[in-house]
Amino acid sequence: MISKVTIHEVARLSGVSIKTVSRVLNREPNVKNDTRARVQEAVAALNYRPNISARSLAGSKAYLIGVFFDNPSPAYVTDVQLGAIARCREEGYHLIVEPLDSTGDVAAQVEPMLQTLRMDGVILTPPVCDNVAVLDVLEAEGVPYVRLSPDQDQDRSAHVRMDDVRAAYEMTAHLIGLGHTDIGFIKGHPEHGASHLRYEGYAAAMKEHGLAVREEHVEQGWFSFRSGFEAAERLLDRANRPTAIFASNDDMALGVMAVANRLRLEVPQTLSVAGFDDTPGAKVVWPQLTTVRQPIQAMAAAAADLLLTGATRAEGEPPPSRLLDFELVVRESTGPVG
Amino acid sequence: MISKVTIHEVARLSGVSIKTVSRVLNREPNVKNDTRARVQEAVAALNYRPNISARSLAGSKAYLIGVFFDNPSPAYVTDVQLGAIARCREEGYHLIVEPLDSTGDVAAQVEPMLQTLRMDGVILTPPVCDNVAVLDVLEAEGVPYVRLSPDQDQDRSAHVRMDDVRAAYEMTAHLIGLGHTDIGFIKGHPEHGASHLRYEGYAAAMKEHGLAVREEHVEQGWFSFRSGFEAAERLLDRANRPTAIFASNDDMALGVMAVANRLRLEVPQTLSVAGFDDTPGAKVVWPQLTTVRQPIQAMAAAAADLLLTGATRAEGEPPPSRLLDFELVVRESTGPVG
DNA sequence: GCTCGCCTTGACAAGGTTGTCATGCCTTTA
DNA sequence: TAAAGGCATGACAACCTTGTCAAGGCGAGC
Repeated sequence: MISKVTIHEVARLSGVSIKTVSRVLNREPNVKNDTRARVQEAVAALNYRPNISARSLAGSKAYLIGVFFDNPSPAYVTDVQLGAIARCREEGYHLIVEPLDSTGDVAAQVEPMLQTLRMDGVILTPPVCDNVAVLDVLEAEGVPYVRLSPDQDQDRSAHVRMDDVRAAYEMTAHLIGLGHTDIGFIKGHPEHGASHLRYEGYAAAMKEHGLAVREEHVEQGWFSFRSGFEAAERLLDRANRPTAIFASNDDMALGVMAVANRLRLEVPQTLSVAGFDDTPGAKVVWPQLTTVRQPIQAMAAAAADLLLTGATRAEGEPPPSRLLDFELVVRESTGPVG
Repeated sequence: MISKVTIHEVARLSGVSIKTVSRVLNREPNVKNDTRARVQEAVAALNYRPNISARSLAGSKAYLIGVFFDNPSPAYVTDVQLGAIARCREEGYHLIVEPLDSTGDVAAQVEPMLQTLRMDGVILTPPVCDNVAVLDVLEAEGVPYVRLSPDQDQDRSAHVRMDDVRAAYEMTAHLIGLGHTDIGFIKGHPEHGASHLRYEGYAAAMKEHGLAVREEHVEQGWFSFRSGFEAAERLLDRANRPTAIFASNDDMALGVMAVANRLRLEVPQTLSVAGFDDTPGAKVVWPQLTTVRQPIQAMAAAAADLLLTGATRAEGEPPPSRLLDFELVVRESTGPVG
């Protein structure tokens, strides 16, 4: 079907003007019911689809939502795309993906895209969502944006996030509930806001259950497998080692598992291990990892929703935002203290 | 900067007609050098960017390349996107991502996208690249497409792939070079073409080195961790077990590692393990996995290149295609026979 | 019966670019 | 010297839709 059906043919077939067809397509009011029906029939009969270029040229919408990312985790990135698409499709919007190179001049990469594409909105994932230069450009170009799990300056824009503190609290409580009292913790990258929040949740749970946070049971990590491996070596290579280790993310938890394996510590009989994020790797180890699942798709869908519904910040109010629920995924790597 | 710079302003500033500006922008011939320079200066001075909607409405190009996928592997998907974007950016093209739901009516999902967006080309990843209904729609709409690693009917369209046979051959040769003679093999999902090719490479290498492919050393798997785990249990729970296992993909190889761990078989001292694909999980186990890296980004870039350069099939010729080199990634999970 | 105002519809311009065709100039060829 | 052809450029239409504004029809209120 190389011949393209235009709005004129629909108008001719249904015996109305093109403007009325346009009204029907855009669900505008003030069209009589039977006119509307007639137009819809013609649309179906001709298998007509509005041309998106003409639409965005004439109107104010481009029907394009951008997703900017520079995220090392492919699983995260695809989940964001899937979640955002799900919501966008309902409204006939499409997704433009733009990987950014944070090591370069990000603003210079972003500006031309914004100017040529005129997207209706942009979703920003960590870490670009905390790149001030990018936010500046978006605001200068007047493109609405929503940030996913921003670390800093949350009041600057609309955003969607998860309650890291409460999630870490619940995971710690889960371990305590299993009888653990000596619970090691591996912190995440100190420049990621989530690291502090997760530690905060851990510390709060310990305190509220009357347990001390022992300094020698808290290690600094960097969110990488290697850093988790090394932190675990320090935690486990001592007499009074913890009976459980809660790592701030899954990659580090997998590092812990590897050390446990080497030291012949049975998981979970001798050592319980908990992670955070529910990355694909969590199911690819044996035993499978107990972890926290971020509702990434749902968060991205919420972000798209904020964009599409045009939620705007009221004067003097904080910007619109959504806080989604996490999910504790209890698998085999945690068990009663042995 | 809400005010948008148009081609008219560039024309005015450089003292030429808009058509000439257009010619310069599109690198058309027949523009005097100093005129061209003058226009380019004006473009830079005004920070002008052509409006993509207007461009695609007036011209034949949409400056949009689609990536259709329904791929369970996020790492694969993002690599494809990164590779494709790298090439597209050079020409000012953008990437539209469209996850497809293979369980539904894929053609019905694809058709409206094609009609509204009028993309200049589409990149298809497995398994959608083997979905005949999708190919039919693309051809009916006259949208050029390139398939990545298609299983079937390769002569139907342009495609890019890697030499699975040779890669599996080389990996097997690597193991043989380490002194192994009893090399187990775990096949992949029988409906994936790559499964057959990889087995073929394994068998060829064994044969050419004068080694027998022992039937009890070849197990059927399904590309999943679980299936690798179970196949490994069968392979290793016997007296004359192999000294090396080559799994058709990394997930299954990780399953093998898990079994080895359980059985207290040292890797690689007692058992060498090799995978295929170099997924992120390959570096997240201990010891790290020896595997084959597909140049996925390069393959996607090649696909984009075929689309952008408009490589067309000559009459009576096979369609244009590219065959890229793999890379043998030797890490710690393989070693000399002990 | 008349005016007012709302609902419904249509004519036409606008949006920013590329494609087509015409024009004028300059160089080459007979 | 004249004709032919190529190069550089511009005027204007075309692409397809939405936005603006005007107009006609019809019911309600006086």
